[in-house]
Amino acid sequence: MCGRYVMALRAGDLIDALEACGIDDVALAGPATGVDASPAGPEQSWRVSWNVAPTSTVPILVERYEEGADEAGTHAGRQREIHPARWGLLPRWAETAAFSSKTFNARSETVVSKPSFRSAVRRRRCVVPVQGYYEWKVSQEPQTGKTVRVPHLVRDRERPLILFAGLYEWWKDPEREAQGRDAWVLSTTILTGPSPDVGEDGAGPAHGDRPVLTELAQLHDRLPLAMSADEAADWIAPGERSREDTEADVERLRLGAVEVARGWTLHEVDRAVGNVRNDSPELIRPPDVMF
DNA sequence: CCAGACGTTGTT
DNA sequence: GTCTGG
DNA sequence: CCAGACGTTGTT
DNA sequence: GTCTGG
Repeated sequence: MCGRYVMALRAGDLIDALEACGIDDVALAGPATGVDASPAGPEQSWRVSWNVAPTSTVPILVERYEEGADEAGTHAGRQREIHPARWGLLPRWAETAAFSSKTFNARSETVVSKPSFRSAVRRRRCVVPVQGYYEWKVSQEPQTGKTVRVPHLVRDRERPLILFAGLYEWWKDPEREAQGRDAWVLSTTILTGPSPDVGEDGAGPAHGDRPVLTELAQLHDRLPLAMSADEAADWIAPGERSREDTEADVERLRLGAVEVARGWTLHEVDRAVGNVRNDSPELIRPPDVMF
């Protein structure tokens, strides 16, 4: 799954990194119109961070068509934009922003039917770009039987970013509305799936898998769903999909995510990452003392 | 019918 | 908004 | 996701 | 044990 990650790039560098990953034509959010990308709150942006936690503001990549553009065939009116969004999806009917602490991940197996996600998954898909994500490996101390959680960083071996499959939603904050402020909040979530099946003891490649899939499976039983640039372009293409098409899209996503994960690498990091108040480049390095 | 939840992960 | 539980 | 709090009254 | 804050 994914409940903590790294996004220490400012807008300009993020756009460059996306381009290096094969995602072109990205702009910062401009004045927006229309149902699916309405009032872009210009006030808030994301904070550079090596320790991004749920409910904080993160950059997401969305795509929409300019008003009046030809939606069939041509890319003329296509707008790919980076918007700041609250991490944790807020359905239209959420009563408070606190709801988002429960929806920072969406299970791909049920996302099409769950009330919180089913609307967004059919027509509000996005990319959540990360430089790497943290996962706490749970194990038992053989002596005491105590449970220990050791944080690891997962990143791509070749590319500067991992492109997570996400959803977004606009939510009108009653509190802000009462204060007469801009009340629209953009929110987002990251899809998850089962970790790759690499066999019982995880010792060897069960069916030709490279070791990293085995490592990932041992790290955790869930995997955040990542995409290649091509898959990402398809995923965020605007327009409403039928429920059946959506099911197929998500299934395809789950299969592709395992292939993308073959390109990852992971290593242990310092326990300091557990406390969200710690935020520095040191967090992504292996621990100082490793024996 | 109304009331209440709407989520994920991990742990037991 | 819409489904589930009672 | 993990870490840390988990409470009230009254005073400054 | 469970919720809140970050």
